[in-house]
Amino acid sequence: MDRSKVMILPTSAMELASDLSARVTKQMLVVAGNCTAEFDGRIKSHLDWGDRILIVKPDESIILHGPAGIKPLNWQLPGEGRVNFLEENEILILRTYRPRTAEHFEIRFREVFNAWTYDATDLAQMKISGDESHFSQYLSRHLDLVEPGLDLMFLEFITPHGYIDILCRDQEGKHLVIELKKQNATLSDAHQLERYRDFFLNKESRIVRAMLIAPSFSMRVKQYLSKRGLEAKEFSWQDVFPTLPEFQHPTLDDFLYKD
Amino acid sequence: MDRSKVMILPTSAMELASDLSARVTKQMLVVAGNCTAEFDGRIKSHLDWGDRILIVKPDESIILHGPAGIKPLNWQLPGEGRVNFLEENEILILRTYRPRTAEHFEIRFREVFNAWTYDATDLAQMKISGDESHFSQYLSRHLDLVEPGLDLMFLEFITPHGYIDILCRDQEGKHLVIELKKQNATLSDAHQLERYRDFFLNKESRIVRAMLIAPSFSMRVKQYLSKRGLEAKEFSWQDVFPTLPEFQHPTLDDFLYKD
DNA sequence: TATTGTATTTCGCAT
DNA sequence: ATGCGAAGTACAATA
Repeated sequence: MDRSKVMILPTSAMELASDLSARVTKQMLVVAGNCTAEFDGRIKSHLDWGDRILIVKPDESIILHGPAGIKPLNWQLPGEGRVNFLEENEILILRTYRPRTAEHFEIRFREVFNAWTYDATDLAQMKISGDESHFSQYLSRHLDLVEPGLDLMFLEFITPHGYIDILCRDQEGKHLVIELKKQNATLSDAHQLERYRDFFLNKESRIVRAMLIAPSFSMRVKQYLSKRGLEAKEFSWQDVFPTLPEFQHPTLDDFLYKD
Repeated sequence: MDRSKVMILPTSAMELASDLSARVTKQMLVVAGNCTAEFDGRIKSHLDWGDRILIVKPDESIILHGPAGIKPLNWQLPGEGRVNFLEENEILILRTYRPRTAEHFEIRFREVFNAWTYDATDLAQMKISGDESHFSQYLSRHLDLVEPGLDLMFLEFITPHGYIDILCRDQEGKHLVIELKKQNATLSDAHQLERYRDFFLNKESRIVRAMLIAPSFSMRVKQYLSKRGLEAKEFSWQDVFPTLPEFQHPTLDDFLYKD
């Protein structure tokens, strides 16, 4: 336990402007204080004085957080614009300009509570399981969970209208298009499914079933689907998707081929 | 310039667990160090050891950032689960459980570089102009920018298929449905527009024009539209939308009724 | 509370 | 580079 990585900076605007300028793109920068923020680009935003915390990463991404909520108040994507620190009338200013999008971003601190920098290395890669692609791969190997007698034809079947999650054949030999959603089904999802179905109707003059699988459906979506002969299947992903009681750094294969 | 708001904490796991526990939900907490993170809920994620910065806000939102990129590695939404700090074998642990979604979140620090807390008040409200709703309201008052002789009929016209951004009448008296997008048009947008048009065809047996306005269209979307008699209008929002050279805290009215 | 739609969406992946 | 769809999307507005 040591602080060797951390450099606590003086909080005067002039010193900070110089210290931060020397460290930007090299270290993580953290500044807490009272500031305003202006963004002018795809949108215009103005934020009056308030207590916030600023993080500037070595890749020049910028994140400004207030005391509530999970989304930053303002931000900048990595590599979008060079970060400049300067001082004017005791105000510490962070200013960027993004050439690509012609956007300006400026943060002005009239008071700094705490400022420090540190070196950070993080080689770890996030391991994730349970996203939509896992869901569809799992379900494609357990089609009996959808209905008995289904035979898988294609995963990620390509059409001019996009990718069909699962294409299979039912007990009567009819094609079945399955569109999977991990979240509540939306009208847009229903339209997507409809496009896929219509693709087969138009291009192959073939009658196909089409089914939207999602954890829940609003009334409006249900009606839209049923009115067009599209099927809706409520499928609580949490109930069906296998839960690993302890996280064991599973690979995708572990995940898919485990029973 | 003072640090009166800031409390620098000792970095030993045991002391931190106690200090942070005492301050959580009361102050902003900031901890930088080397940690792992596990999330088990809607998805499972595992993150191996790495240098990261943790922010815990008084509303119990949690944000964990690595040294790159703008999105947090892991997070927790405000009010979703009580935040607990504890110490085990010199490891500082943040642990939450969310009853509502049955989700677990755990961060383990084996080393803490810097830890501190502060009081933050931020009463400012973000003032934004230039989002989609401003765009549509502005355009509804300047329909000549779309084509000459248009008369506004409805803004946000409700149909069973959703809201039509702008409904107007053209020089020949035909209805024109306008769907606006601030970003590139997608197939889903085109399909949405098609359904609005079909709504009028089916329900009112009325021929209507339908136009998708967006800054850009992919070839696929263009073809989809033209094949169905739907119109595409490229409309660089940045060129047309009035730019306020200095941000003057405009109200929506200032914005709309200003010439 | 549930639903709906926007977002400076961001991000990854495939073409 | 561009296009496309998912996201532990988050978030606000609305019914």
